Amino acid sequence: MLLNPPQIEAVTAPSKNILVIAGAGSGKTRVLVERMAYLMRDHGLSPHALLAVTFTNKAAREMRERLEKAVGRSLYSMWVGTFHGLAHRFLRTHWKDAGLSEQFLILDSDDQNRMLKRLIAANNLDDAKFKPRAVASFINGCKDEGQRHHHLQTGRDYYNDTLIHLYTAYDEQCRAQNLVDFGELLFRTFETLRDNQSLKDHYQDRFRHLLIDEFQDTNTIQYAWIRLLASPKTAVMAVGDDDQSIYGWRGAKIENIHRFAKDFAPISTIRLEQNYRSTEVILRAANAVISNNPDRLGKELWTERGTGDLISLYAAFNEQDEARFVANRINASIDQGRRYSDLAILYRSNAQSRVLEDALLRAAIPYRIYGGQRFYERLEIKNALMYLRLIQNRFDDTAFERVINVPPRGIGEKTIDHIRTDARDEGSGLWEAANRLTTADGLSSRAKSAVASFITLIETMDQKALDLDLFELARLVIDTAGLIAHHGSEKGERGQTRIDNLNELVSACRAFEPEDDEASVLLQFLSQASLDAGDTQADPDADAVQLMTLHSAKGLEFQDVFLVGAEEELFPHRMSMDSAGGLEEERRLAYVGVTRAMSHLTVTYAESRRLNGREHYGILSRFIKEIPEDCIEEVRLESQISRPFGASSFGAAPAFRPQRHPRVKNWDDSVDYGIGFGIGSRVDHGLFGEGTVVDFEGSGPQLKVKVKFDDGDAKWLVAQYAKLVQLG
DNA sequence: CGTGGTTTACATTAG
DNA sequence: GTAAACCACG
Repeated sequence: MLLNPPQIEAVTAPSKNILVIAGAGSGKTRVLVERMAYLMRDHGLSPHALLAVTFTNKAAREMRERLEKAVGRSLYSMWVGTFHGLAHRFLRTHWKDAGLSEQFLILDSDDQNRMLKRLIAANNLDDAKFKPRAVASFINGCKDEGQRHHHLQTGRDYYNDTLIHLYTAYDEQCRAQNLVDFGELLFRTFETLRDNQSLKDHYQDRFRHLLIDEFQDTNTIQYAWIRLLASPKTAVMAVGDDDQSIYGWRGAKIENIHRFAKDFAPISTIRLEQNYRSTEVILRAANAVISNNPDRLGKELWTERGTGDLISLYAAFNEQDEARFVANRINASIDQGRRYSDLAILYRSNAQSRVLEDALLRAAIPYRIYGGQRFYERLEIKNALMYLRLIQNRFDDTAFERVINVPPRGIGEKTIDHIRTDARDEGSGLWEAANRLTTADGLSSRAKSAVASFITLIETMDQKALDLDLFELARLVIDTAGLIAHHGSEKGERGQTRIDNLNELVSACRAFEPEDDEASVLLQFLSQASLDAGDTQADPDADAVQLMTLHSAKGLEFQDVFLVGAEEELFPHRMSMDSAGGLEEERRLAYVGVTRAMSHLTVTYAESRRLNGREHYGILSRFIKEIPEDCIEEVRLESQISRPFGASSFGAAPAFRPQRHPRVKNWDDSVDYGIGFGIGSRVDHGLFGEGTVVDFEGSGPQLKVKVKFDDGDAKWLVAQYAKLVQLG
């Protein structure tokens, strides 16, 4: 396909700073790739002179692959990757300048929480008042904003001072244990570049072009990082879409788009508004939803692809029904010639995937899940990795605590406490303390010998490691440490799954290709395991339905998309409602979701859903209500009959999902009728008392509701007259 | 004192 | 539904 005029303008623009405002599906990845290929081909620039950065591993991989295809050669050493990936690469190379140990390892959020938990306990703080997660988010927030503990103002209040104290202590621990968390990767890279003139000169000189994808998702430190790398001679191309900013919770600042125009002046702005992906119906829906957000840069997508199918809306009884419906629809699509890989199921939170998986499994539909419980974060994998970490780095207390008694080897809480206390008293790491205690007094002889044999186990494996390939070492660890036996003995299918995963880990080690021939392969593998979700594990090319969160779907496209769980409280998510701008961000997420679909979008929601172990009664997401009604048709599963959405008499009748008014804004007029009544709703009737809705039929004035009252009587009531009041 | 079974609190989104 | 916390037992 040929490029359109604004795309050509972006690709061949002169070497200066450019802001590309690119709507969903407007071919922005293509523009970035073509631009880089153009610079290499037509301007003879070396791949070394370019730096391209994105946010997700998947996007980075895709960009690299497309670029390699475009220029017809491997771009092995080119700086294309995620911010975290590139920062990591920088720190591995310049560890000395960054004040790190060569052996540093990455602390993921799980490890971070554990470390903070220990720290909170060690400081005799109440972990109900100082929740590890909250402290972690404070620390990460500071790092995102580029603030060290000494930048922070103390003396305001106890809570704040304690957080700052914990931040200080935490960074101290990280330093002592050669660990670097995700936020630190970015922050430390920034500081190292900032404070080291010759390094800065080197990189400013090297990179003639910086290309930043998803610019709207950059946070303060990432933005500062880009500014440092850009010299007056550097050309920066920032590509973004303010409507797709969905990482505010991670410190992303949409304002960076505005700041760019100022800080990198003079710039030229190019807008890409022609959408090549979706049908008119889908775009109209997306435009309508996003138009409810204030303060947009403003952008209307258009397409030449034609009207297209209506958006299907299915009101499921519960989440199982929702999953069955999706599975059914997938089979229908396949019958009509779609490939599985043309289809995607998108959801707001990872927890929703389980039920879907279940239904797909039952329907024998191949699928692939992205994200969620990451491979490298699974319990058994993490255990194995922690052994490897301890072999690599004896100072890693997180790893030490994790594996010292897994599998159980007679080292209980008391003994570990002993080691902890000794370590604190001597100001050493746990490993050294354990060594000391095997020869000192204080431990029972039983505990002593258990600790001694653990130390021997690690030392022996480390010695053998010298002559082993990575995968052989992994094999050795899971066998000799007894992980296979330990996890295998778990009851049910779980044991077998865990063994399978451990074997999978060995395969992953075997397949691992180190980037750097000089550095330790184990070190490189462990770093990769922290940075990469490991979701490339199973055959990425297999023809399978793609399951992922809305967040990880950004940048991707599919023929048919199923957007499931379109319910208030779930999407928009309840947790995001109380933060400033949270709802707007959720709406952008809805915009992202809708615009993933090329041909057909199916939206489903469940009237009843088990969430966090509790039954919830869902009402249709406001975002779906914001879609013009002539873009939607309501469908039912059994007969595959579809009806215009507004005229439906199926499913929840008007009292349950109030009738639509021609104008979207009027939707809420029906509120007093009780949005959210549904089967299972608790209601109060003036005469009969309280009860539960169990059935209904008819619509409009004819709507009848069957209520099972608490005294045991069930009655059919005409909703119009019954004056039911919803409870709870 | 350590282990294993049982109860209970807790649950977005990503690198 | 999961993993940490809890408790009774050996």
